[in-house]
Amino acid sequence: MATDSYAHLAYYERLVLQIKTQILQGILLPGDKLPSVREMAKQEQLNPNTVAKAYKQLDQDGITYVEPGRGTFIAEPLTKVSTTAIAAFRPKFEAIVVEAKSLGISVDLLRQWLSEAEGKI
Amino acid sequence: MATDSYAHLAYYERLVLQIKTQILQGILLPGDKLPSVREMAKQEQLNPNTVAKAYKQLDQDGITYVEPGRGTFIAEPLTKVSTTAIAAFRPKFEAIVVEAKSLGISVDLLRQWLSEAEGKI
DNA sequence: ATTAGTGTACTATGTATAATAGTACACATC
DNA sequence: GATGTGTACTATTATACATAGTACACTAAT
Repeated sequence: MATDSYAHLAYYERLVLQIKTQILQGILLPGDKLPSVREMAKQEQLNPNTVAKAYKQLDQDGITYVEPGRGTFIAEPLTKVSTTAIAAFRPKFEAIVVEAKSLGISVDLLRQWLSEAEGKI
Repeated sequence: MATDSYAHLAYYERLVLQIKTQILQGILLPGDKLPSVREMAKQEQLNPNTVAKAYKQLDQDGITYVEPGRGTFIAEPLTKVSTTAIAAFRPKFEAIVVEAKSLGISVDLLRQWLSEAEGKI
């Protein structure tokens, strides 16, 4: 796996995050083919079932699409945002902010991180 | 438990977050005594062991302190921020940003949420 | 001294999830 | 037909969560 900064995540979640990041960074483009489940398993030193779980979630999230017998490909970016997805996501974000503040991290520093992240993705 | 917006968290983690939030909001002040493990368990409809786990984490995080035989009390706010804590926290924050962008949520909206959260805590 | 109320530690059980291993199948391509 | 796809199973191991119950050292009040 790429980094060990995400030890708090399960293997399949790290892989999902890694692929989502590469899409946002333009490394992976719509139509690009992902390595097969078995190939990715070799690359990332994971069990094929673990990779399959990651691919399944990417497919369910609309990040990728599957052409049966051919492989998994990067989908076009989402155009309209799901309001229910936003509503479900916001509490997660607010919880992170509370965690940060409890650690003594200022909101201004979070704003700075946000801008820096914006440059990367 | 207060809200069900945090279904993604374990019971003990929700309780930790709830107490941290109340501290940030000034509802709980340094020196205030938390309900006993058994009392809190009744209030929140939890097993005393689950509450004890939450109290243990709060103590380890320096959020509270224990006076043996007397109870658990809110500690003074952290003055100096642990650099290691920041280093460990940042990947979490960046992962959340990636998740948001993948859902189609703009960084500007995250900035807005940040400012709104700043008003609450 | 006794009693009651603290946090804490321990064992145990049931449930759920994560990650592994192995097998099998329908599909598309060559 | 052979190969490479994703997918669906079963099974095992390990870990985490939440529960239940018991016990102990400590403090405070009676």
